Amino acid sequence: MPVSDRPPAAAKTTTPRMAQGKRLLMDAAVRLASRLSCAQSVSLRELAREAGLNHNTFYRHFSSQDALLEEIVSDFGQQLRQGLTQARLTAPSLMEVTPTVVGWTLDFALAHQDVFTVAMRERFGPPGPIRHAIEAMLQQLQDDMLAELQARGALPALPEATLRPILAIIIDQIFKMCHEHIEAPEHRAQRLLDAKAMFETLMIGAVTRQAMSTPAANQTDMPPEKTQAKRTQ
Amino acid sequence: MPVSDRPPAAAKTTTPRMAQGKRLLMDAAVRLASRLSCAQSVSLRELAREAGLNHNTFYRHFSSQDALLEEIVSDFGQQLRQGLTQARLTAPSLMEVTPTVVGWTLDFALAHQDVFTVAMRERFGPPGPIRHAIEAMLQQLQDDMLAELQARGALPALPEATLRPILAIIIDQIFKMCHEHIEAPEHRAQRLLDAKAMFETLMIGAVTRQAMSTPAANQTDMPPEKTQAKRTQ
DNA sequence: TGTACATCAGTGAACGCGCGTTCACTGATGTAC
DNA sequence: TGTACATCAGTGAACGCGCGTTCACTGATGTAC
Repeated sequence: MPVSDRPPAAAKTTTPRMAQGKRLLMDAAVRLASRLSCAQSVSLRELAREAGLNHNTFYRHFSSQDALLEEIVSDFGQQLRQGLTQARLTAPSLMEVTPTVVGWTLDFALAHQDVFTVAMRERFGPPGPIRHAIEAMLQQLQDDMLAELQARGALPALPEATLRPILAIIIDQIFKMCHEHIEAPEHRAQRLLDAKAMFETLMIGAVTRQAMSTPAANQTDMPPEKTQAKRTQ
Repeated sequence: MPVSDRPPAAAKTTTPRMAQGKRLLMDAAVRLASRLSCAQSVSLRELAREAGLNHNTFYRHFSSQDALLEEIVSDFGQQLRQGLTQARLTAPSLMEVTPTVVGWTLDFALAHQDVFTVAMRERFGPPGPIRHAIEAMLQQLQDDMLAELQARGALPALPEATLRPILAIIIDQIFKMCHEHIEAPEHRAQRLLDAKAMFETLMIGAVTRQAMSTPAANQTDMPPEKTQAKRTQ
């Protein structure tokens, strides 16, 4: 018995008029996968049951489980990127960029626990389309972060080759923090402080380390030969 | 047809005289799980087939899949801890501690690809005995690292509460590096440099950040009231 | 040293069940004229 | 505006298969006396 209510004008995603069943299947997949050990072990029958559909409807919308998961990840990535860009812009002052952005991220993770959990797990899964989609998303997050924080003047003047590995660490750690936050959301304030400390430690460390290796252009007037000795090993 | 060769006097693990079939099952499980999306999706029949045993032999040695995985993780953790402790002691000089330890870890990861891969995946799996075993192992690694690096004088004089989050980041990143190394082992030298840069950035950052927040005891003679302003936000 | 017995590792048949996938079908929606 | 037809979302029966688990069994190893 096909249901004939029109789907709401704008669904959760940007895709125009996504079929109702498709949306139901994607949501059900995320819900189930977050409870299981991995997304691939959700059975098609179980999925259809969770979505309230016939077990064959899956084949109408997806060619494989991987295709389903890929679409879930790309949807999730779009929302995350947009939200982060917005959060970076709305931070009232430079000092509040980190708390604002991390705060928004923690809240977003809590509001989208299931898909966050799934993404966290699949990230280290076997190489394939899903892992690739997650890695592409993380790379985009890093690109956005670099460009937008630089635009706000929130990053020290360091070469991109120095900044990128640091941003990668920050992204990794914030994701891990989100994962912990989902399981224990009562320490939100402490997490914001921890994130700020991590951000500062890395940035101050990178700036100081650069100053130590090329001090000629900076505050000291030690001859460069002497200070270069510090760089050995 | 029971095989009657005696098992080698000392098996891969410390457990005295582990039954041959048990060893075969544990090795097979690691091999299979590393190929699949997650350890839990290895079927008992598949496992027995891979181990070359009857599908019922599993029940002779393990009460559940979780029990099997727990034993695998604890075995792995023991080897990793011992090797790391050894590597820290054998580093010829202070400057070479990081390259020695990270180098040993990368080689170990490569030599134990499968179990490394499985541990990496299960770490963010659903809460339960396996994840707990992995978290306990990581905590022990952090404890060892703190105690042994401090004993060698390889850490700056910072409070434990400052050092521990930094060690956690380093452990996370080295694990991630091992994961990448398994898939692209040709960049070993670069990885050692990257690890050293990360270690230095974090340590220098932590020391500098502390110096900035409590400068009274240090090089400047600014009145503390003034410098404390730097700590706000 | 020999014997009797318990324990242990491994075997093979049998069971009922949920699974993925196929097929032919229904009814609603969209489009060409 | 109406009609005819194609496309699309969803249905339900049927299939063969691999699965986890149980059971009663075999033969080797270890131990008490």
